[in-house]
Amino acid sequence: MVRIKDIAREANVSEGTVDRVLHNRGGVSKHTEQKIRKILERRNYSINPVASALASKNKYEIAVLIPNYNDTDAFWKAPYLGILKAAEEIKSFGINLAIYNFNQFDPKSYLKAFQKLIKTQPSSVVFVPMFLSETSQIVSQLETQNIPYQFLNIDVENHNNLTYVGQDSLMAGTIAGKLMHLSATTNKYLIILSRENRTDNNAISKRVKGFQDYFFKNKIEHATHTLKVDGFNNPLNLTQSVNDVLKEHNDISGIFVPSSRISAVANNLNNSAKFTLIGFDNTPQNVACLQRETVSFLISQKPFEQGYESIKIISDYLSKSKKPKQKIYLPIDILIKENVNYNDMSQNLFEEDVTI
Amino acid sequence: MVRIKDIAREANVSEGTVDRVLHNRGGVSKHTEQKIRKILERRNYSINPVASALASKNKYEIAVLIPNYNDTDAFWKAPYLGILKAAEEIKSFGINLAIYNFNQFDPKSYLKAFQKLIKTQPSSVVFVPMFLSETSQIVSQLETQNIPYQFLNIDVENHNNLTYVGQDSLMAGTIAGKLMHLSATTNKYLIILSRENRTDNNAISKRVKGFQDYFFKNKIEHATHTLKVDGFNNPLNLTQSVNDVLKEHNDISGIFVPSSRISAVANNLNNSAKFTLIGFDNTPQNVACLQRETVSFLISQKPFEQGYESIKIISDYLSKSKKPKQKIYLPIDILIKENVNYNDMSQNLFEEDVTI
DNA sequence: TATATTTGCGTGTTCGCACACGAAAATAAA
DNA sequence: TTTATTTTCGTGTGCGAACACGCAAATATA
Repeated sequence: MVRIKDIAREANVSEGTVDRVLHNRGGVSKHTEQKIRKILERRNYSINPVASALASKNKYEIAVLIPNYNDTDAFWKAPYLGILKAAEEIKSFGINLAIYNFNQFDPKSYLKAFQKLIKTQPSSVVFVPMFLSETSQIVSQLETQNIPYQFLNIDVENHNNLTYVGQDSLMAGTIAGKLMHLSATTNKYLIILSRENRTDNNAISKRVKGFQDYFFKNKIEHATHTLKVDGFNNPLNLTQSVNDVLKEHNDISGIFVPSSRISAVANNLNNSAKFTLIGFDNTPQNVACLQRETVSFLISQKPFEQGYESIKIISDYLSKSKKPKQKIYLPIDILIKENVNYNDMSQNLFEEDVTI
Repeated sequence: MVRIKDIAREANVSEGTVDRVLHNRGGVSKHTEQKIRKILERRNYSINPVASALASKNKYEIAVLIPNYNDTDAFWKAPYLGILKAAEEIKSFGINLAIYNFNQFDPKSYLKAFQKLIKTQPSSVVFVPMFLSETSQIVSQLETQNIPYQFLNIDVENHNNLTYVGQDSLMAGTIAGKLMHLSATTNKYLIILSRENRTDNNAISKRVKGFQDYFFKNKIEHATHTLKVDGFNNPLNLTQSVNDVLKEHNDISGIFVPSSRISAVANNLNNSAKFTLIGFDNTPQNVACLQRETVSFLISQKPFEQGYESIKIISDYLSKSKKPKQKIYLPIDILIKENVNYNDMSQNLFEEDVTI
């Protein structure tokens, strides 16, 4: 590998001069700069990132704002783990990471966590823009302070975010529609929403729109009934309302839950074998349903990779000035009983830390 | 971050002594070793990989043996790109990589490329064990020379390979069966094999077995007709034999091609709309068929990631002594028209190298 | 022409770790 | 007790790049 020293020798200048050219520090005559640039090109020099990282005095702080998770609603654990993995990898490159949590149902906690975050004056912020108006507030604070920011998992249009890392929710919904059409025995479907996240989390509404789109665009007759429940954490309530609807509309053969909580429906259905259930995300509960075949398909959005990639991207942006694409759409995974066990790459590839 | 220097100071020893403990170099009294180990533990020390890589004199050579690719049979391009990406990442960690190619239909070229490879005495070999008996020869050479080796994409049992990185072909076939059953209108299917890769590449036969398994295990009646063609590169021949069979067995509604060449079938079918076609791998040609809906499903095996992960794994093994799992099964992707464009992460996440 | 200022560039130190060399201390052999 | 040997450990150098310091040459000002 070519080193600065080699370039310097060939150009008959000192290492310092080459360094000045490499970093556009100025203070080099046009003549020598040209000479050095030519040699850099010809020898195909690139900075050794390892040595560069060690020597660099630049330190960056990335702040992450993400909903917390618990046992009943485990979705946010996977992105969290991906973030941690990336943090580990970039730590020795002088990039540190701080994670701030909020309650995904409480806009106040979202703002509060952000206020705590912004006090640390991070170099960049990666966050899940869960609530619309609060997000506007946050964004304007970030922009006045000139802090680059990135949206994770949820996309909000008309902001100057560096990137969005997540799924194309519209298309994910369309795929749910296609699978439903393929699998269900009638063309009458039930869509179950929670009042809680209906207004703000527009990934959910995009999924529903995509679902309907599939039928419209392919000119397939269908009918949907939409049920709004008070939340998925009250089994009695849920059981009652869902089964009531199903009794009333007894030609419904498919149930679509455009959030990550389909397991709550599957586990409280009177006669689940009669229905095709399609939902989102490979949470442990959902995967269990897939395996016992009460759910037919899960659409998954590579949550682990979302976390991991978002951090790697912002890290490359900060330390190597690599400009990412504006939208980074991750794969739309179709999960069934047979492939779900192979899908999660967040598990270690290595044996328990054995030193050989 | 805690440094060796910090540990040394706390233990009242020199940095050299801490270093000896960290690398089990010996020459440290039991007493001081214990003392140092305790402090390392308590301070949660871990080696700074960046500084370590820079200082280390250890250089490793990884040799890769992989089929070449061309425009009509592009499957091996994706693993190749994954390998290149990984090579780039580990280069500055003192790990170099050499790629050797062979013709996937010519065992002689396989052996010949290996003989050239082994002369360079690499630290480790990653290869695609395409032919059975030749693979045995290769393996015994590697084992007598004590060179750790890894299988990529194709798994061969009863060898002491460090890992296999690829797909669970049996399960992938089962999934093809399930999708076929879901999608095709009758339970009569055609399976098309090529004589060329029939004997040696056992991924293909495992896929076929998995396909049949789905119906047996779920007690679903079905019948398959198997057609062996002379290769997929002769369109006239292929068209003739396939359409002949379909005319003769006019209740066939699904065609399963357990190799990466389903596009050759799809593009030469008289009445493709009548059939559900299921094949493997997201080659450009196959993806085109998916998009024009002549193929219904592709099972994909994350070829890019196979290449990438295999190199990262062997790199961690060599430079950090991390022992990988014996089988690393990558996700079994179900691709349809709607999600195929989102599936390939080998494309850059960044804009054309813009320096901002 | 003499002095001040700017431009262009070389030198030296530092980052955290790996590893070689050799000195002091401990132990064994004489 | 003296000498030889082994054990234990400290010191110093280098990996490649980043960056501060400051000297010399070139140019500007008096």
